[in-house]
Amino acid sequence: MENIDIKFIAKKSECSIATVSRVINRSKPVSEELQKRVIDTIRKYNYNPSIYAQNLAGKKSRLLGFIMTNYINQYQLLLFRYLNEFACKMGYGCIIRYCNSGFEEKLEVLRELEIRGIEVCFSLFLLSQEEEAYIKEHFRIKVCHMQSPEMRLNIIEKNESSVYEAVCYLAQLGHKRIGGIFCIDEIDDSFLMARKRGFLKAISQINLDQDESMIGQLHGECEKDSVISVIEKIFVPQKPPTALFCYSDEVAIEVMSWIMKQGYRIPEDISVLSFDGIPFAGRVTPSLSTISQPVEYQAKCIINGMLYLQDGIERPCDEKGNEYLLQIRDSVGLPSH
Amino acid sequence: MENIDIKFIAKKSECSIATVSRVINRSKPVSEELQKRVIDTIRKYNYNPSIYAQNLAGKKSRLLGFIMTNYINQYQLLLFRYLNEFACKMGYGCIIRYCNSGFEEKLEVLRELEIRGIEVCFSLFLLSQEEEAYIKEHFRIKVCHMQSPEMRLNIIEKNESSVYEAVCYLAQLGHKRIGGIFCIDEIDDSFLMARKRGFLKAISQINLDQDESMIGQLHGECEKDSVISVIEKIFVPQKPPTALFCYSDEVAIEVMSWIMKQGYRIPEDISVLSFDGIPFAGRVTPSLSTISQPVEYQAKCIINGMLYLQDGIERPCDEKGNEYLLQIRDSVGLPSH
DNA sequence: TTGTAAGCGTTATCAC
DNA sequence: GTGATAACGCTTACAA
Repeated sequence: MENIDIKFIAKKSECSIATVSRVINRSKPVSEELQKRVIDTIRKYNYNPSIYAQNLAGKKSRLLGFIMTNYINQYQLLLFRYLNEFACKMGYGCIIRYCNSGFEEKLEVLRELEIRGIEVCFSLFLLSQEEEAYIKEHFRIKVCHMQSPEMRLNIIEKNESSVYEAVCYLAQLGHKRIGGIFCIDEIDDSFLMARKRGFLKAISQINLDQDESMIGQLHGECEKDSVISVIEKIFVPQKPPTALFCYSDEVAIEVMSWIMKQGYRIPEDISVLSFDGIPFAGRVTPSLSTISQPVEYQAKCIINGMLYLQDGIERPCDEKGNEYLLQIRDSVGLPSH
Repeated sequence: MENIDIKFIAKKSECSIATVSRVINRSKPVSEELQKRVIDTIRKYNYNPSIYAQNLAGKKSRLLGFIMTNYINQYQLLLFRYLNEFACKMGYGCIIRYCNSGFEEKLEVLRELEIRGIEVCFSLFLLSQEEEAYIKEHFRIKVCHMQSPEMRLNIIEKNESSVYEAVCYLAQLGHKRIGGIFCIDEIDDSFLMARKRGFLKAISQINLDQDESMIGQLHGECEKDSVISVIEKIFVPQKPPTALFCYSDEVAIEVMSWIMKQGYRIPEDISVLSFDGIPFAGRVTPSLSTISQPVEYQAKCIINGMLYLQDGIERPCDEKGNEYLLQIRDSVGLPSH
């Protein structure tokens, strides 16, 4: 069987390959009649231009890169699922690489993506200004992340305010001793920091117990052991908190497990509230209250942002979708005293 | 700055581009001295051959396709993570599409993958013989799945025997009334069926209560509502089972939630055992006992199988890694009566 | 062992 | 509006 390429289509349509190319790309006007003829043959023979040839001839790659953290996190997995979905919708394919937090390793991954002909890549790791500058200097590939301005996610502000409001909500229920578990990364102003800021702001504003020992800090990886050692410090038997905010659902589930093993009841003895809104949060016992992120919306913004980096065309998202919802479930109740 | 392509490297190495190509691909012997010279210049200028040009010139695509089910399932997510990792290691990129179970939709996805120049694709959906035949007839792209012989996963047999053994274990603990929740797909002999077969075999062999009403069946999607309606039928208050096997961790977690809401205690009133070994199983309360699948091993086999389909080279996996481990945790205990 | 040159399937720049 | 044709960066006969 003959190969169905642009030459074949041209022959069948009785025109030149240049014309076929023009029809495909709408790059130059073609008479209506001829255009119809070409489209019909393309349909008839189910022709698809070779993306490799297109690329060689100077077109962009239609491939987006993604750097995911090696630590398997529900929220990320979900986010990527949507990212992939939107990318497909826009006619793009996604190439993922998993990677540890070291900068060297990220550079290695970037190099691999660049080899694949990828022009724009999204990193789930935030990047410091120096890192971004280094990449800009040494790579052709453009890198962006959650906090890149092109994404228009307002993520820092949204994180801070939603946590602030959630803690206020707990206070309204009557909680006075509210603990918090946070995660710190090396970036100066990250959305993870913002969660803590929102928490602290609420604590200090509403005149709650400001007990330093009720605030725990994780660093990067959230191994079971480190989670437990943090939570142990918060739960001093003399005066445990009556409510606990946790920066992520995943960690919160771990924490709830520990709390219940110690014999405390949730929410009778202690309420737990966390952040992310992963599907599992609603399935564990007791079901976990959480601030759910607009994952789908975020994915859309990210893809639009990446495409902007790719072709310079702005595709604004409706800001209305960017809502962080406080979902109160069984893990939150009134304080018992 | 000059473009660093094969011509550039050839010039700097003082040889022809053919030689450079031969060094890159080890396709024909090149004298040691010249080879070294070429490799050095490649290193020096950090040259990477354009995969697009390579492809156009007849090489395979170095891209693998993956069809994932639209239903977000932990095990799948984990599996894909490893698939991606191994694919990368072998120098391949992965393109994923999510898809519903309809055949038409799968065909659509296959077409998209084919357009991207992908030659081999793995489907998380099983395919009936007719479907496979249809695809073979109408597509260039090769499709495989969990039960394809190239994968050498023995998955049906392994599923059956591991469930059989797990149920035997429950019986040894003294459980006489063991319920089961299964999932049925349209494929005649699927590994999901095998789980049920293993269960039934154990039940009938060890002379346990053979109460039909203690066996529930899900169909395809595992929405919360359908899970609950199945579990409700199993738990008739008169004589509930003392142990329950569930075909997947994800559903088991949902089921445990329901059971505890009804006021039963796990494992005192009822033991729960399931299948998959997702990370969350160990994190919920009570921690879920499960038959953990060798995900990493499976991913390796799958990639090797796909590469075999791609280039005909066999890359056998050590069969030893193919172990299904019964992990007993807090959700399983002795029957109380 | 090495070099020359003909493809691979497009796009884009010219002419007409 | 349309058709030649060079160019994209590589692989691979074929020739030397």
